[in-house]
Amino acid sequence: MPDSSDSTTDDSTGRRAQLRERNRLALIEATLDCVAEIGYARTSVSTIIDKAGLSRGMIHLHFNGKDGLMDAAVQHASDLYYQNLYKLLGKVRPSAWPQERIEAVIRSDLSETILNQYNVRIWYGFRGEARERKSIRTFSDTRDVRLRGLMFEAFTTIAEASGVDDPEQTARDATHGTLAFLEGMWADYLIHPDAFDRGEACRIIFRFLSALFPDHFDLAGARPNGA
Amino acid sequence: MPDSSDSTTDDSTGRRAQLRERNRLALIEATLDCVAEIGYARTSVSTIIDKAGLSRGMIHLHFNGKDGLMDAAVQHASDLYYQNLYKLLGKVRPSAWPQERIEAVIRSDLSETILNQYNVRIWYGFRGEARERKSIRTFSDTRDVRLRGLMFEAFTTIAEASGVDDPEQTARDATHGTLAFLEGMWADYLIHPDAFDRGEACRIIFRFLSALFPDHFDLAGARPNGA
DNA sequence: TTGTAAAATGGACGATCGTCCATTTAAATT
DNA sequence: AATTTAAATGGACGATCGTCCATTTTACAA
Repeated sequence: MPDSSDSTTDDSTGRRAQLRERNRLALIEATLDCVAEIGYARTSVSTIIDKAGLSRGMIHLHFNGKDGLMDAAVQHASDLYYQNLYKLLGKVRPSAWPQERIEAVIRSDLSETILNQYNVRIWYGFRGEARERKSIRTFSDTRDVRLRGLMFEAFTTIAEASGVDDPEQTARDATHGTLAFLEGMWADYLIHPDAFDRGEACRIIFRFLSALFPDHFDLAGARPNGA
Repeated sequence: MPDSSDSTTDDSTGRRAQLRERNRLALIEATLDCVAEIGYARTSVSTIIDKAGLSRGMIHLHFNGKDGLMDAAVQHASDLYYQNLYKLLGKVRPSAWPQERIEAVIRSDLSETILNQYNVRIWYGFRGEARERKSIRTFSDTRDVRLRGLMFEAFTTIAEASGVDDPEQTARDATHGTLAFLEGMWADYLIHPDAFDRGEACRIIFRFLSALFPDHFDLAGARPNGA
C-alpha cells in the first residue's frame, strides 16, 4: 500500500471533480450518439445510460432530468461544430484575399470533418424538435452571428471592388445566399449520403459565386487576383 | 381479413365506405396536426385520437398501428405538397419562356400556400426521423424527379441560349443549386418565421440566377426577352 | 322490420417512460 | 485509521406508451 503515492499529482481539480466531469461528459456524448443512431424520438433515459454505462440516477444528479441533459447535449454539439469550423478557418493566412476566406468557409462547412453522417443526423434530429425549446432553437440557427459577420465583411470588400450598384445589399444577399446554399447541401447529404459529392457541391456554389463576382471566383474557388 | 391498408377505395358510393374513408382521413389529418403542433417525438396515439375525436382502436383498424398511420400521414403530406405546387405551376401559360417556368417554381415554393408554419414544421418534424423509415425518407427527398426534370429542361434551354461552355453541366448545376437555395430558405423560415421575408428570399435567388444568366433573369425574376 | 356483418368503441394489458430517493461506494479530511 | 461527505447506484413509483380484442353500434341487405 503506497502511502500518498499520488500526492505529487495535485491538479487544479481534485480527483473527485475530475471523475465527476468525466461522467458528465460521458452522458452528453452518449446522448448525442443515441440521437445520431436512433433519432431524437427513440432516445430515452434507458438508452442513454445503457450506452454511457452509468446508472439512471446520474442524469437527475448532473442535469436535473432528461430535458436538462438534452439542453447540455445540444450546447455541446453546437460548441463542437463551431470549434471545428473555426479551427479550419484559422488556417487561412491573415493576409488572405476576402474571396479566399469565403472559399474556406464553404470548403470547411462541406468537409468530412464537419459534414458527416454523425453530425448531420444530430443536426436534423434536434432541429425537428426545435419547438418551444430555446436551447435547441439556438443550436438550430443557421450559422451564428460571428460567421455571418465574417462572411458579410468579406463579401462587402468583394462587392465594392466589383463595382456593383449597391455593394451593401449585394453583400447581404451573397452572405444569405451562400448560407442558404450550404444549408441545402446539408439537406442533400442527409437524404443521399452515398450519392453526395463534396466536390460537386463546392463547384455548384462557386459557379454561382463566379457568376456574381467573376473577378474573384471561378469554378475551382477563389481567384488569385481580385480586389 | 388481411390487407386492410392498401386498397380501401372499393366502393366510395356507399355511405359505409364513405364514413370509413372520412375517419381514415381524419386520423391522418389529426396526425399531421399533432406533428405540426407538438413535434414528432411527443405525438402519441393518445394525442392523435384525442384531436381526431375518435377511439383508440381506429388506428389499429385502419393502419395496423401507429407506424402505419405515420407512413400514411407522410404520404398524404407529400401528396398535398406536390398537388399544391403543381397547381400553382399549372397557371403558367404553355408558351411561357423557360425562365418564366423557373420563376414560377421559385415563387410557388416560397409562397404562403406552400411555405407556411404548418408545412415547415411537418417537413422538419418528419425529416429528423427519416432514419430507417423508407416512407419518411421518400417524403423527405428534396423535390421529386418530375420537378427536377422540369427545371433541368428549362435550364438546359436557357444555358444553350446563353452560349456557356458546357450547357448540360451548367443546367444540372443550376437545377441542383436552385433547389439547394430553396431548401436553405425553408430552413431559414423554420428558425425565423417572423423575420423571414418572402420577397427578399426570391430576390436573393434571382440575384444569383441573373448573374448566371443575365439575358434571362434580373432581380425581379424572369426577363421577357431571353431565348 | 329483422338479420348480418362491417365499423367503431373503449378499456385491459404488459412494456417502457422519466423521476426520485434510500442506500452504497469511495474520495477527501481529520 | 477513523470520520466525513460528495458521488454514484439501482430499484420503486406512477404515468403513459402502443397494441389488441371483447363488445357495442350501425349501415345495408334480406
